[in-house]
Amino acid sequence: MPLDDRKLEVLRAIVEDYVATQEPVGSKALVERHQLGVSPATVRNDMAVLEEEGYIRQPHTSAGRVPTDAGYRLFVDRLSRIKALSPAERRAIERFLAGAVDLDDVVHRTVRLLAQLTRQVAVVQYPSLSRSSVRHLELVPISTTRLMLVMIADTGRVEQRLVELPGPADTDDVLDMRRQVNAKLAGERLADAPPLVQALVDECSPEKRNTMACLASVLLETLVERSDERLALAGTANLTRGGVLDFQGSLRPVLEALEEEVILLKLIGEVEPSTTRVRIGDENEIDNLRAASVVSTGYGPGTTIVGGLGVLGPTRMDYPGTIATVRAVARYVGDLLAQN
Amino acid sequence: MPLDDRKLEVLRAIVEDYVATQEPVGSKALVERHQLGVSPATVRNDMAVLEEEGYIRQPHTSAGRVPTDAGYRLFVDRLSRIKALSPAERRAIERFLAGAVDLDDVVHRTVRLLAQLTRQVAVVQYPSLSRSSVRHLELVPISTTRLMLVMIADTGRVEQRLVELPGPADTDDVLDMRRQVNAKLAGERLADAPPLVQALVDECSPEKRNTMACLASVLLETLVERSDERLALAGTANLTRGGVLDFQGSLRPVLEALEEEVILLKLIGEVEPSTTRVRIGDENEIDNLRAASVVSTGYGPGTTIVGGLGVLGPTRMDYPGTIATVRAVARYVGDLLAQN
DNA sequence: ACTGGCACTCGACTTACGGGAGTGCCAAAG
DNA sequence: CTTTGGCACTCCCGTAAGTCGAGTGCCAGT
Repeated sequence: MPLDDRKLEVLRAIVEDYVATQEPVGSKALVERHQLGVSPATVRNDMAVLEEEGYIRQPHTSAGRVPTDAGYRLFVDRLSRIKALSPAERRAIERFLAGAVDLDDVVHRTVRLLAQLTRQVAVVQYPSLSRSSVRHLELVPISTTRLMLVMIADTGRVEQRLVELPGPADTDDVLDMRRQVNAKLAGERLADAPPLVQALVDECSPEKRNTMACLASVLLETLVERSDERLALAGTANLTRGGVLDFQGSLRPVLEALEEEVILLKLIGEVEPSTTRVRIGDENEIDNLRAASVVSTGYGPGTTIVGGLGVLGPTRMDYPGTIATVRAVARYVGDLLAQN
Repeated sequence: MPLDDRKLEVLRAIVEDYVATQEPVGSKALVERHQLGVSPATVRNDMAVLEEEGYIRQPHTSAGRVPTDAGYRLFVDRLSRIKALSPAERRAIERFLAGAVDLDDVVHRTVRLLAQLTRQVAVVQYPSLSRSSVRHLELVPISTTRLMLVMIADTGRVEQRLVELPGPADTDDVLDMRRQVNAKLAGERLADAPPLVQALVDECSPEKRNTMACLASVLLETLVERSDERLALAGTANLTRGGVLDFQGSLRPVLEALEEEVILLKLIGEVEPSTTRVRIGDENEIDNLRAASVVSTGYGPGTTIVGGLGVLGPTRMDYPGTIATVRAVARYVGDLLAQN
């Protein structure tokens, strides 16, 4: 049976009321709080249909209705009116992000801001190296057989690694390598780096090839393997809002999932351009997050995307508000990055 | 009334049983599980005294006894026998830390290891800059009026900050400043840096003084103000072990406290040499942590201390085991740092 | 000083019982 | 065919009452 307009309106009302009150909503309460223009009995009939179609369910016989994951999905896709941010919120975002002094600071401020505005758990991925370019590579001698490799990306990200050399290298050797490495890699996108690094080794004079190979392997590790690893998290305390009701009584699995960087990156890292992605309950591949929803989007200077950010909360969340906030914050962060 | 040996023994038994079972312990159960050589009635008398002295209390009349914060304190100070780590644990620590490739990696591995071994929340402070020396300072031109300042400390820590110059500077200027800065600061302890930085500005030729002053102010900010800021956290999911019983029913305040870096630094950062510090319940100055205990210690290469680490859990925790683990991990991390 | 005995307390768990919100169904009206 | 009022039914929730048992405090006796 197709859903006519009124049934959709009923679903929207149920979602909005349930999100607001956290209590199963009944037919009588619905007609009182919304101008549906029909009687409770009619609403009950509609509800029966909605339930049959899998959009709502009853916790027990003779309780009100609660949206299912499918119900939230329909709501998000077709029923939610986008909320504009209040000027106060806009100002808060601007003010909060304005004082940032470096990338670390930007990320930390962003994640706190997101957590505060949405009152949920916020996650911000550092600008992904694979989407950045090399601005500069620096080699700092630590001892005769040890170098510190420092890479600065155009996004402001800085990565460092220790390099153990096979044999001693003097200052000139180091300067030489530094020049070569920069000549070859500066300005290049990291995704394109591996063949260039290989070329570096091949072009190197035989007596220094060993040393260069050593540096190259660390370079590859840094640039490729650990590339997307970093992220920031805030607002875990918000999980305890709404009592033990959300997350089916146990925060355990959620907290466990939040500890796994790999999982978080999967959640917010897979971003298509200019889309806000909403994963509701069961749609999450991670079993531990079957009772949670994730709203995520990409950010970056201009229209390019260098990383993802998002929030995680109970399936019973204010989707329109959250989506609006996540988008707005992402845009401000992108603007901020564009300035550098 | 002074506590004779048997009363102390009773207290120890109560603490051990309560920690193990999480249930108030009664006189009968006590004599059954421990070889006290006396009857339940006698134990009851002892318990009455212990309660009067404030070391134990009854959740309700006619329930068993539970240690108070003061009881745990006495237990930790005088009654706990230090547990030696099992060879398996030692091996686990060694294996887990062995693969670390840089400081970030060491810290992350350490904090996860601690959380896993103690099954509690672990916190590890990055080596404090104020206790480190400058190994090298690098200036990387980003644009004509922008520099990236990278500082490498002897502990392996790397900090970077963006410097906005008052006017354009060419490559030679930058190299020049870099030389001066390194000549003045390399090898110096960061705590001693401020006057040296000031001297740099004073000694500078007038036409470049403006630029140098700008760099100097960022240097001071980096070296001093934000000096001890970084730390890593793991194991928050462990807070949910033991049901809602620990932390008087609400994780909220604890999670909130864990979000505040300032608070965490206060907890594990104030370390006296070679002491393991235990703060039990009320002894914590942070109100949100009145239901928690913190075990912390310093770590560093050799006998010097460069940072703190520790764990946080319910007052009802296995103090001897936790203390042993925290100490052991701190020692291994220190050894690891000494190798670099 | 320790012990056995005993009355007492009080929380935890069960059972019983209305009250009430909400439903599903049906017959009548539009 | 849709909507509506009526009505019986279901089942959660809060309260009250009753039982059970672990644990205590006290006391008299060794």
